[in-house]
Order: sequence, then structure tokens, then C-alpha cells
Amino acid sequence: MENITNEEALHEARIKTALANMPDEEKIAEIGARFKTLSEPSRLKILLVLAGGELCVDHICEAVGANQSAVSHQLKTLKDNKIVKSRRDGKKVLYSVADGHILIMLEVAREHLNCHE
Amino acid sequence: MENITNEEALHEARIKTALANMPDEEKIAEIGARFKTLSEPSRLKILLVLAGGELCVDHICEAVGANQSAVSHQLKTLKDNKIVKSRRDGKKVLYSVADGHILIMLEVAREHLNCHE
DNA sequence: TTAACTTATGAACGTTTATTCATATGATAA
DNA sequence: TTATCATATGAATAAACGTTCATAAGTTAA
Repeated sequence: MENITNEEALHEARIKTALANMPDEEKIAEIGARFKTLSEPSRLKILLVLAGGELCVDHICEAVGANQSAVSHQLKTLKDNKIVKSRRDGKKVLYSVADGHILIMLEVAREHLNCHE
Repeated sequence: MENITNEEALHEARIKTALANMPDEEKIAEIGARFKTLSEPSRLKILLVLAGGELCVDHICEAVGANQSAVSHQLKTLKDNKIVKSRRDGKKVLYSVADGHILIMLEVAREHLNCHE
């Protein structure tokens, strides 16, 4: 009985702490948007290809085996979410991974998979 | 002209290397499923609350301000994807974060956001 | 400017998915 | 067993999203 009360108090304390440190709705939505961007296999493939260095759109299409329109749409999503960046070089537009955090997240996700298979 | 050829060769080499190291379709789908699980704000909130320690379902409901059915459905998704684990304690079922990789990914995602805002 | 090449984008269709409602299952106490 | 509390789940509705098709926009060379 005493135990139950203590547990209850502990859990209530956890909830309070968690809520105090909880990011606001907007921040949570942004974090979620990042993860969502990384969740689609077609985008993951593009990212894994770009992990090797910058490439233009038609090379990306060739590498992932998807058509140009689909790849461009996905690149836009990736870019809007700061997962990749781009620069123009003549007729071509070269895409690359935006920063190191992305590759770290990919690596941690793969480690997590290995731990649970 | 020479430059263009060299660039072309470099990009082709990148594609070859990337494709050689590319996980198979199934692995990519699994990685994507993990990210997708982390992408929904309602699930992220649950996870951020559980980051403080294990809690039973009704405490989670209270903390995230969602109804019991929705929370149970989301907990099932989180558990199926090895993001959380659970144990029964009497009438209650206590949920907690499955392992440290999850919290690392959350942290890296937040760092990534901070770099780009 | 015109033609050729490269990338981007709008609309529509089909699929996936989160929430809600109602109900079932599991556990404990009386 | 029965009543109550706690959690899980099936079905349905509504919203979100990826792909495709068609076409626009930007860049370079002739």
C-alpha cells in the first residue's frame, strides 16, 4: 500500500519532469517532419547514394532506378527538410547530404536494427 | 572538356561504390519503418514522456492529453517497431524506451534542428 | 533566338495511416 | 464467480502522401 503510493508519487514526478522538459508542439512537429522525411524507402535510397558524395539528378535517377519526376519531387522534400542541399553547376544541379547529423542518424538507426534482429 | 569527363567518371565511381554498399530493399524498408514510427507527433510525445522513465498507459494518456484508445494503438506501433518495451505489473502495463539508440536519435534530430533554424 | 538538355512542378489517382467508437481481453478484489 | 479496473483491438472515416503524367522553367550551345 505504501509501495503503491510511492510508485504513484514517482510516476507523477516523472510526468511533471517530462512535461516541464517537453518541447512545444511546433518543435515536436518539426522533429517529426525530419523523421518522416527519412522514413520513405525511395528517399532513403537517394540519401544512401548521396552519402558517397554529391550527384546530379539524372545520376541519382540512374542509381536508385526511379524516374526523373519522382526523384525531383523527393529531392524537393529532402531539401525542404534540410536533409540535402543543392548547388547549380551549369545545366546540372548537384545534390549532397546537408550535414553530418543525417549520416549519424542513419548509422544509429542501422545499429538499432542490428540490436533487435 | 577533360574536366567534364573526369567529373563524369568520378560520379560514376560514386554511384558504383554507393550501390555496392547499399543495404537490400528489405533492410531499407526496416530502417524507414523505424523512422516512420518516430515521425508522428503523437508518438513522439509519448516517447518524450517515456524518456523520463517507465509509465503505465493511463499516466501516458494523462501526460500527452490523448484518449486511451489512441494511446494504446500508438503504443502497439511503437512496440512492434522496437521503440518501446512493456512489462505487466498487476493490472497495469508499464511502458519504457526500448534502448539507448532511440534517445540518441531523438537527441541528434534536435541538434540537427538547432543547426538549421 | 532557337533547339536541346536538365530539372522542377501542378493535378489527379491510389494507398497508407491516425483517430474515434464500440467492444473485447486480462487482472484483481470482494 | 462477479464486478471493476486497465489495456487492447477491430472497423470505419477522414486526412496525408508518393507516384505518374504532362508540362513549365532554367541553362547552354549553335
